[in-house]
Amino acid sequence: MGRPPCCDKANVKKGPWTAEEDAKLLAYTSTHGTGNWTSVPQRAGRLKRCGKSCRLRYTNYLRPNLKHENFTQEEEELIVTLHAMLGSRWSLIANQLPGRTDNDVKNYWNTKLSKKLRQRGIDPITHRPIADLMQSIGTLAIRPPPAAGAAPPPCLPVFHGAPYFAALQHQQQQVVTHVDADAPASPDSQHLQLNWSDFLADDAAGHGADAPAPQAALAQYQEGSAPAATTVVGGGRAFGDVDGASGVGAGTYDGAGAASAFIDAILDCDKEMAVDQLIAEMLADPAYYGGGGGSSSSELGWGC
DNA sequence: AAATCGGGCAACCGCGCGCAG
DNA sequence: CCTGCGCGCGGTTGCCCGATT
Repeated sequence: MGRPPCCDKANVKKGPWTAEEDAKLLAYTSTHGTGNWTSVPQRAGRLKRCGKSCRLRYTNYLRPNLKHENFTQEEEELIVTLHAMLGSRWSLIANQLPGRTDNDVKNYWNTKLSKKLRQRGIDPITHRPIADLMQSIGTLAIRPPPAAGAAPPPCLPVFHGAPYFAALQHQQQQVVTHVDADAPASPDSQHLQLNWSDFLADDAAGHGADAPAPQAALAQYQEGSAPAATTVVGGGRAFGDVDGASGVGAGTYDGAGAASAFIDAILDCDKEMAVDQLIAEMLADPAYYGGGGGSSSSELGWGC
């Protein structure tokens, strides 16, 4: 029943690839192309690697036309913008960056960009100003705010002058609107109101009682150690952790339902249309992204 | 000069989906 | 129709190397 196993898992090598292994894999793929990774290890000179490992090595390192130099300012800005719109859908983001792999983008985000955003007072998960976020948490939490004499939250950069959040909300809304408008009509489409605010409101109403106290959340932020799935109450997972199942704390976050419902709705539409094309259109359209003239990111508080 | 720490990155792990058998 | 693998993806881990003490 079913297919034979892809490889003898007890007899495969793990760890870093050697130059010899790279050469074998590269020689094979250059003459035979990719596809049927299961048979690649045997055909490519008896590589003692799992086909899955071969595919990973090829796509992330050996594939032609890969860029190995540092990310440019333009690429950084594009990643931030796309992450705000798509969340951690690294493969989709990487598709918009020629020569970059999803692993590249993911690593760069985790090691550089998320820290950069946090330093600038922007929550890397929601792309909202952290100060604004703290206010939302205080509103959503069932416990009362700190007493008058209590220590105030730390002073964080405020982006009152920069329409960062407003622009972001606009972008998110445009993604939703585009997807909704372009997708074929379905029986569900009439009650499918893809507005994040609605999900947030629903989330707050339905799950606010389960929310941690704002002080605790703030402490987690200050430590920078908050698990993604439990970091932010309500809108905290606006565009992160898509399916909830992959989150480390999926079981601890009751509000995941609203976020997942929102994301799932987008994912359903993704299947029915060319998302790459949509993203390209949006990025090229000044109405969404400032026309790529380089000023948009500054306006969003990124390049300042 | 040696030990420790922290950042960056390559690779692995585990999951969901689609499909072959 | 059912089982289980291939593939693609996102999350996580562990190693390497430079910076700091």
